[in-house]
Formats: sequence, structure tokens, C-alpha cells
Amino acid sequence: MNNLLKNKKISETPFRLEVLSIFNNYKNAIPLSVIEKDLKSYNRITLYRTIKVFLGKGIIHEITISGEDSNYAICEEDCGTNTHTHNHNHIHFKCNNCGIITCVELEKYPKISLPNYKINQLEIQASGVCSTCNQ
Amino acid sequence: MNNLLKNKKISETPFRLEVLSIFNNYKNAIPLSVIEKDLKSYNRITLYRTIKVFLGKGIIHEITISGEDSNYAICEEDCGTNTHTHNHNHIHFKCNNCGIITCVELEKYPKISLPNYKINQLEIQASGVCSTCNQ
DNA sequence: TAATTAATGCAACACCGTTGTAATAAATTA
DNA sequence: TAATTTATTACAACGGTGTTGCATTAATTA
Repeated sequence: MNNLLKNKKISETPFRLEVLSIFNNYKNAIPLSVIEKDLKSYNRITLYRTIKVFLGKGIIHEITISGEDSNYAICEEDCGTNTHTHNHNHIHFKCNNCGIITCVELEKYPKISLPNYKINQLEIQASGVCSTCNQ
Repeated sequence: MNNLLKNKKISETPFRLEVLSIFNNYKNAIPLSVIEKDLKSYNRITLYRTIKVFLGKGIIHEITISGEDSNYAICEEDCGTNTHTHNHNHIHFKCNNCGIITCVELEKYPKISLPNYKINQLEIQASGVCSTCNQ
């Protein structure tokens, strides 16, 4: 995890390391605005490009929920190296109370079969009240 | 379906009727670009506002898939009157071959339970090859 | 350390969606 | 149906978001 960038064969720069460390400071998914806020010195364009590179290398994945800003979260070890082969065993949960979006692991991931369809990938987004707020 | 607008208690205007008829011409979800293309005379701003009103009244729903333009599809009869209570028994399927996004009904919709979580809503997005292309 | 390759950041731009407002059309009331 | 009220349309203008070209600077390689 410390030499993640070198493993992914991209240059290790202070900016990228700082973005990575911000991701690691949160257990949940975060939007660009959080990254911008946390960066010591931040350049809009460099951040966009960094996010694109991280997405392309499978370092992070994007969570797109209707009506929300895009959120980003660190990928698990076994994620693919690009967005198409990217695969995970978790769902994306949006808490309507605290607003936080998290990746939640499922023991048994639902299977869906549609006659005549070939299903390659499932993305499941749930919303409700998270375990922290639900007390 | 013909007096949909009046049922929803919004004014019936030529523009809105034309947008509605475009939705009815497609069995699948469509992005704004398709609506723009099909409108005889189209005003960008009015279209945005029309879509917003349709969304708010539960006439259409938005399908947001990572990396795609937003798509819109006519809601079923039993959809709620706003986006929050909006509920459906279908998943959103993106065909990687033809690119078309459809709402596909499921006989048995998967249930997901997470310890300590309260799940109000599920949005399921699948991708692969649709029944038309898969032949 | 020198040469090569890649990342950064500035300027400038295009696109997307929104807002204020005047004109116009639809709905309501008498 | 005509007059009034209410809502919609469309123009002008704007702000935000994401992108590209390019010169500078930093990281990697030999």
C-alpha cells in the first residue's frame, strides 16, 4: 500500500502521495470537494488528471449516484487494472441521515439472471440509514 | 397516458407533449441528446426545465451510470410522485454492444440485508449484452 | 550525473446547467 | 367567452466544471 504507485507503474510524486493519503484518512468514499479541502496546496487541473490516472490504473473507483457529486474510493487489492474489469464484492451505500457514502461488503452477493441476457457486471446502490446513524 | 400531464397537475403545453411523445417513441432510456435531436424546435433551457419538472412529478426517472450521460425513462404507473419515494421493480441494464440502456423488469427482485443498516431503496445497474445483441 | 521521460501548472477554452426577466401562452374565474 | 390570474417559454448573461496546449519542472532511467 505504501508503494502502490510503483506497483501500478506510475511516477511517485508528492501530489499523488498526498491524494492517496487523503483517501486513506477516510474509511468512506469522498467527493472531489473533500480532497480539495484537505490538500495543502491544490491545483484543480492536476487533481483532475490525478483522479483520471488513478481511475485508469484501478487505484480508485468512481461511485455515481443520481443527484450526488461523484464520489471516489480506494479499490480493494483484487480490483482489475482498469475500470472495465474492475470488480468488487461490495455495494455502495448512501446514508440519508449523515450523507456519507460507503462501500459495504456483502457475504453473499446477489445473483441476477435475465433470460437471453449476458450479465457481466452488477453495480448495486442502496440508500437508507447507516449503522452509525441507526442507533 | 394521454392526459398524464393533467393527472400530475401540470400545464399541458405543446413542448411538454412533444417531449412526452419522444419518450413514448423509444422503449429504452434516452439521453438529452436524443430528445434534442428529435424535437422539431428545441430550446435548451426549456428542455432542462421540462426534464426537471418531469423528474419532480415522477413522470420520468433518471438513470445515472458511471461514465455515461444521464439517461431518462418514463416511469411506470405506480411510481411515486417525487424522486425520493420513486420506486420500481426493475433494474437498469447497459448493453456494452449496442450501448442502449433499458429498464428490465425482474420477477424476483433481490433482497439485501445488512446488519444494523436500514435499507430503504435499491438501485441495481447491470451491464453486459442485451437480448437483442445476444443472438 | 546526464539524458530521457513524465508530471505539473498556467492560460485559455468549451460545455453544461442555472438564474433573472420580459414576453407569451395556458388555466381560471366571472 | 372575455378578462384576469397564473404558469411557461425563451432570451441574455453568468458560474462552475472539466479539458487541452504548452512551457516549466520534477521524476525516472541509464
